[in-house]
Amino acid sequence: MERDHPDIATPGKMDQNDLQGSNPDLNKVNSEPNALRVSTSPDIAETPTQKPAEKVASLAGEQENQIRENEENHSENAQNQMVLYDPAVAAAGEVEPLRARRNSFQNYTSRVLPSVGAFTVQCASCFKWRLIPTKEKYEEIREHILEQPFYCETAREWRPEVSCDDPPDITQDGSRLWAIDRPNIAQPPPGWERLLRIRAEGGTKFADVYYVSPSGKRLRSMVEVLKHLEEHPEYVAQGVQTSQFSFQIPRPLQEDYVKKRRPAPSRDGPSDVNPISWVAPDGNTGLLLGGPGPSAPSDTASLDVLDGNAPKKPKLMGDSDSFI
DNA sequence: GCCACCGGTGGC
DNA sequence: GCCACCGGTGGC
Repeated sequence: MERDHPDIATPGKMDQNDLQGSNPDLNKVNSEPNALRVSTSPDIAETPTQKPAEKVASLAGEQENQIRENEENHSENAQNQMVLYDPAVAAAGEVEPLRARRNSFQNYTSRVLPSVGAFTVQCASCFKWRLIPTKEKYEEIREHILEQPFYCETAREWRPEVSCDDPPDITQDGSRLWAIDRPNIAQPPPGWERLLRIRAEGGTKFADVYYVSPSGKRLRSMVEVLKHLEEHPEYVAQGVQTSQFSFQIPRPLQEDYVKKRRPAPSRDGPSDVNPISWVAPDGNTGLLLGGPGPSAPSDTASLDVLDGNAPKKPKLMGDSDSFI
């Protein structure tokens, strides 16, 4: 079972560190039209992060600009975005040894992958993030996000009094891994479940989408869906169509969450990368761990990404379901 | 033996 | 560069 069914989200604690200060993506967040965001946070951390007022301010400024732009563009460019985040599961505290760099043999100890912990959508008007109580509701909103932008008022369905005057339910503060989800993905057929599995950091791919049929069959590509439908005409008879499936995965806001593919070897030049450079073991150079500090330039607010330790091992709850 | 997860690549 | 697809396999 894996179901990831979020109940309400409870944001975990936050960690802190933004990756580097600048997170170019932050801006994108507000500026990408209709992007949906997802975030997960693997780690644990505990220190609350408080962000410097500066950052906050800048963020606000950006939002204002965005709003302005948005108004200018009218709704043409609705900007609602959705996010999923994983409250960290934090439970335990320990972090584990991470996966070592790829070449080392080391046993990888348990790796728990991050999973989506909750879902949020950005109000098209005030740009505050509102948590969506269930995955199903999130999928419903996402399906029509372009034509039906999300507003704080929309959340009154489950939060009767909420409005743009209320503080955001969650902010991008570096404590979680955020990713941009795709808009307008069809809801899965009744009885089917669409699963998003976030991969460990440093791999070649950010996530995988799987569909689980009513009978429990896990399908990982459109080719498999087609084949499965051919083998089970009853689904087709029930109205299941291929247009109800989408294997599009969200994009992590943290660049670098996914390892880039190595450039082709150019043979001519000395391309060099230093042959000997050292890399800190796991990259953990000091970056992470965070501390409190913010150091970063303020401009971009930090959005963040996951925390620093994350790279290593994300801890999560059991895999499956943990949405919290 | 199964399967969740990962790597890798062909095709765009 | 991105992404759909799928082979391989570690870990159970």
